[in-house]
Amino acid sequence: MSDLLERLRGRGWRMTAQRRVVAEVLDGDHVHLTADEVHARAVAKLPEISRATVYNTLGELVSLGEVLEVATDRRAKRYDPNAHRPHQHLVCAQCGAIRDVHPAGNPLADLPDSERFGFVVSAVEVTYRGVCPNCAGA
Amino acid sequence: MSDLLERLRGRGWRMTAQRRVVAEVLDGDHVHLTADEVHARAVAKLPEISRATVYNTLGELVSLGEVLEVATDRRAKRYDPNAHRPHQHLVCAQCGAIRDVHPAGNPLADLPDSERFGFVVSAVEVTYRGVCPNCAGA
DNA sequence: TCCTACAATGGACATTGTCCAAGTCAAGCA
DNA sequence: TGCTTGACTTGGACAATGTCCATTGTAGGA
Repeated sequence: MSDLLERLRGRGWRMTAQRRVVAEVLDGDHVHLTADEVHARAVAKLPEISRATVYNTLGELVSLGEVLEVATDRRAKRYDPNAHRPHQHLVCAQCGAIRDVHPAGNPLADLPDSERFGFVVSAVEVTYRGVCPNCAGA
Repeated sequence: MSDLLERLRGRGWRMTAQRRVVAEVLDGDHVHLTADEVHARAVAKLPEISRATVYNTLGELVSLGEVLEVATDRRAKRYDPNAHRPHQHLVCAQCGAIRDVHPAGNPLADLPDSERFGFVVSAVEVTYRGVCPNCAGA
């Protein structure tokens, strides 16, 4: 479970109670939390942790490549600890639920040179939108 | 040029000076403006137009399907008047420039049923990220 | 021309995120 | 173990973007 903490320690990350708590929150199986949700869960474990620290720590985890930022809607960014397997997202238009999905094919290959306008294209994000079974049934 | 205005009128949209100005701003060839940029350009033509009206009008145009909302970065949403031809976006990671692109293939078809988790999937957004020629040359 | 429903206004408020100066502490070292 | 130091945390102010609402204005039909 604490692979994440191990990796961070191995990289010389200075370990503090605050950072440990943030990493633990993300390391659970509750994925795709907003920064505020991360903060709320962190506060439950360490009441005096500040919002600024949560933002800082999330930013560092993103820089280290341990966590992905996901901006599927106009609301808050979400943080996805599943950074080590390429995947895309499937979002419910009604309740906002997010699932990781693994489509076939390579969307990068679908962009011909004639459509690149001289850009060096290095990444692609795909967001599928629809209605989840819960919302469709209601 | 005023196809957009014509269509809106044809749909029974109540035409006001404010709405006309917003539609005209979007109908130009300067695409992918933020709400604030739209407001700034609208103010240039009609100084007393309010921010709330610009937001309202943009929201209505989106609802009518005449304009697309594009959220390519964590900053403001952008509004894309090119709503009538399906396309995706190519974004420069450095300067934020956006180009419309038309990749081959249909990304929706790349998502097998086994990866749909019971969702009714209705749309897909693809954002290519890279570095534009200007930024790469600098 | 007059009415009336719909639209615009503008300012308060909400949400999300960033910044900074001051205080605190983890970790290396003697 | 007990210092030292520089990195980390704090909390609150601030910024950017967007929403809401009561009031005022007006487009378009009768």
